[in-house]
Amino acid sequence: MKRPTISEIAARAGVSIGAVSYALNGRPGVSAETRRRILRIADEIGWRPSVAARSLSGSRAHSVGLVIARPADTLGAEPFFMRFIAGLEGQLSRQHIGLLLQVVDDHPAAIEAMRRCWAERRVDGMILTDLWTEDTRIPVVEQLGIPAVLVGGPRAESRLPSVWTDDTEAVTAAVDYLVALGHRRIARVAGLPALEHTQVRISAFRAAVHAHDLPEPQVVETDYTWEAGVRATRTLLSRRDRPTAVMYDNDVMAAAALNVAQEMSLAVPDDLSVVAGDDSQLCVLVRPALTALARDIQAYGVHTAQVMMDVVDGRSPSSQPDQPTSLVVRASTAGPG
Amino acid sequence: MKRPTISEIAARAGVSIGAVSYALNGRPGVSAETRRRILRIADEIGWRPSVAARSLSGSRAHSVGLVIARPADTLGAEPFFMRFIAGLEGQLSRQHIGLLLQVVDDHPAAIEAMRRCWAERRVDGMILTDLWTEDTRIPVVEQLGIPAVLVGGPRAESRLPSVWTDDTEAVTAAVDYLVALGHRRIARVAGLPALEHTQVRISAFRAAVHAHDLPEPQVVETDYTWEAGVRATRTLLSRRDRPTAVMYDNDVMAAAALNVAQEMSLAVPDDLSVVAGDDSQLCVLVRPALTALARDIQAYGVHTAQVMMDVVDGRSPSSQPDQPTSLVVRASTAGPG
DNA sequence: CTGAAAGCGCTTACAG
DNA sequence: CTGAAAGCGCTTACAG
Repeated sequence: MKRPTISEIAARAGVSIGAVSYALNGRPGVSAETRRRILRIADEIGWRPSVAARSLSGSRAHSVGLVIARPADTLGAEPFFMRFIAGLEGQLSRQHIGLLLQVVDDHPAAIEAMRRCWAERRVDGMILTDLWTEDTRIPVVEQLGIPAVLVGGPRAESRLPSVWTDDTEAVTAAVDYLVALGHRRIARVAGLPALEHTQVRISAFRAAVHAHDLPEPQVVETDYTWEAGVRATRTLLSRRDRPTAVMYDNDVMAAAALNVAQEMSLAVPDDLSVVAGDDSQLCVLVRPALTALARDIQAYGVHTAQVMMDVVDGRSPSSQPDQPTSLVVRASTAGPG
Repeated sequence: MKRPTISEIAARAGVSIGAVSYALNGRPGVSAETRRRILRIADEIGWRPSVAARSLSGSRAHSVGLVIARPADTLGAEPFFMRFIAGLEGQLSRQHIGLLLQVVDDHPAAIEAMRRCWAERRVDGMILTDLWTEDTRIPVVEQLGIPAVLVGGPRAESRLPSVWTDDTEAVTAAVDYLVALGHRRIARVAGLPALEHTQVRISAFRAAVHAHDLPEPQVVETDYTWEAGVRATRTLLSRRDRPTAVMYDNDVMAAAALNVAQEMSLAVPDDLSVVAGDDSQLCVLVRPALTALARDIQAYGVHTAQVMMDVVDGRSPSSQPDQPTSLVVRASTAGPG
């Protein structure tokens, strides 16, 4: 199947290829009549400009990159990425920007992937997710001059624009809600300590607890897995002054908590209130259904795409918060027995 | 940040750009000494060939496309895609092939996306997933001459190579297992009727049941959602001759069945055995843990990437089965009370 | 308003 | 073994 080129249109329309280019790009220099004719022919033969040719002359790749740095086996359990990608890609494709996706194991591999991708001119910019408190990718991106958007942040050490969720507000609201129910011993099962948002949420959690004049709370750091959730919950619930409410940094660990509570003959929510850090199908599918912090992840992807396009187009967008997170109250929370 | 080009290498090495190209591509025409020098310089300045330039002269895009046609909100719940993509992309990147990902709502949109992508020469081939019994994408891909791999299949009406899972074998093994436990009334809660594999699995299920001289089984078609699982299970369990075992086409519906059984005061597995059609974290996280059909989805992605590369390189691979599915027995199945 | 031409960064026959 | 040149399909100043 021969894919048509601009010369074929030029030949059919009886004009130069320059004229065709002007017509197709909506630039002045062709009469309205000629332009119409050219557009009609292009449409008829199903012509689309070769991105390679456009990239070469226009020095724009018309694609952006997303390098996900996670062990592949943990990716499936995490509904975040597919939703985020759905929003991101949907918005990018509206501007005819492609999304080049890469999946690697860790940050060194991510750096290598970005470096290569950029050197090959495959992308006009990169999107960085899962930011670490100390993130080796950021200085590399800055040094290479790669236009980029940080998903999470903003960060003191970098001027890269970011799109972030206000975790402080979300965690504070959740603590306030639990305190209003009457809880005084609230613990937190946090996510990966290396992740920036884990630390932000822990700080917010501690601050919120202190603001209510409650004693220093227990905080356990984990790797988000079911097993970690089980272990952390067992530890917390075995203490003499066991918490009456626990906030988990994701949905899987909160679900694990339900099983542990059952094992230990603690009723949820009467003996133990459980709050999940992500809302997902899992939250409504376990019993009792989990109270959770919910946000529109697809919209987060759309928002990120918009900022990415602003960056690529040189509009130097500022860092901006995404929509606020809301607390969805279900059956796993109540006042302490 | 100026990205270096081949001319810079040529200048530094004091040779023509042609010589540089030959050296870098491992073709004859340069002395070993010169080649080494050129390679060293390229490496030092971090040079990588511009894909745009390579595409334009070599008529290869060095990328393949995956257009996922699903409503975005159902994507997150489905661990399949991220795992499949992780395997697919990992293997492609080993050959320096990019993965262009698109997410659309339905087949007309998928066709439009593929048509555009191909006309713009963004990709050398496309990967088609979630095949329908009547799939409008396939004739379009064939007519446009797009190199493609079908994930699922193979199909009588198309000569496109496919990589598929032997669902017949998997479903038959599961039925045999349930029959061996002593079940005689086995029902099936199937997935989306439009999907080819739904029909393949239903046929295999009926055939396996008949092979054991059991009465015609109940089969309910669904859309894979929790709600559909609840409804189907209620319907099946309300019958006078209710089944003692039900096979579900995914994990979410099987989990839903556990809740319905509890509502109806039926014990799992004593009164009802439940088999999940996909293995996932969810299966081990509900109580009782679900017996499930399991396969290595990441490996499926790797396999698909290999076939895709064979297609792109003109090696005309044949359709080939992926690894067999295995039955992972957990706590949700037992002999009928 | 239109055409001819250079150039983007490569690859690849074709002379030497 | 090496160099000069054409060409891939576009965009974009630059003349007319």
